[in-house]
Amino acid sequence: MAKQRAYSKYAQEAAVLMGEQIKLGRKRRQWTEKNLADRAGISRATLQKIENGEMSSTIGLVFEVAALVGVKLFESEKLPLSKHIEQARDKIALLPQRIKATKKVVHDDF
Amino acid sequence: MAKQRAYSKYAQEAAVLMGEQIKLGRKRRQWTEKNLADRAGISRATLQKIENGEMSSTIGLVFEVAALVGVKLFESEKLPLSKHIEQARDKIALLPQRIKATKKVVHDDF
DNA sequence: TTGGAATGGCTAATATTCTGGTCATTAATT
DNA sequence: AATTAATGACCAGAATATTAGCCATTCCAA
Repeated sequence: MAKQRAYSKYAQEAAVLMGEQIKLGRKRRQWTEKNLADRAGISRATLQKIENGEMSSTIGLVFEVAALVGVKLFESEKLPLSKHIEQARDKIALLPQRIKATKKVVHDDF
Repeated sequence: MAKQRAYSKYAQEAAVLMGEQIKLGRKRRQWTEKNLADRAGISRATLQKIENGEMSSTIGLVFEVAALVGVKLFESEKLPLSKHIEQARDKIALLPQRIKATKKVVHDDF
């Protein structure tokens, strides 16, 4: 019995795309499912779910496998991920730390 | 007791970055944690884990929340995700369907 | 300054995933 | 064509995530 949760089309497509990219990366490296699963320290069944774009896999395993086959997360070719994290944190720091149910209309045009 | 799994630095940073982007997107929209959690149909505790970049969250929930706050997955601004999926599948179709332990050296320079 | 809401962190109970195994089918190599 | 490994799919048990609730703390708004 599969989970009865509703996912947006966008989120689902993103998961499918992630799976395809991983499968593509694996095949380019001529790795079998078992081979990649062993490298990632996961079972072959789990890898299959990931490559099939199932929403139930944990993000840690998905990202780990993606990293192993060279899928670029966030397309960050120029900057290292850590720089992106810094930048995101800088932006967050500029915003109020807590959101209170506001009465005033706020113009949020970034 | 936290899970005893080893993750690559790259995968961990990607998860953290994803969490930061979500938190940033949420704050820009002036949504509280509870507000976003309700929209996504998840608990506030889970949302906190996602925003903290914990590797244990399910990719379905992470992508769903990301979509809700407008985080661009795969930076696909030009092409829709579905087009990317097609392209990935086309590339996979060109490769052999199964990988057998090969004797010959293959030049795989894409 | 103060009241109240948002956040951070914890717990036990429940729900779900991950694993390791098996089996059938298919494709690559000889 | 035959052989054999890779893939696809399923299962029960073990491991883990998710939830709902609670409390303490912090910060925004009045």
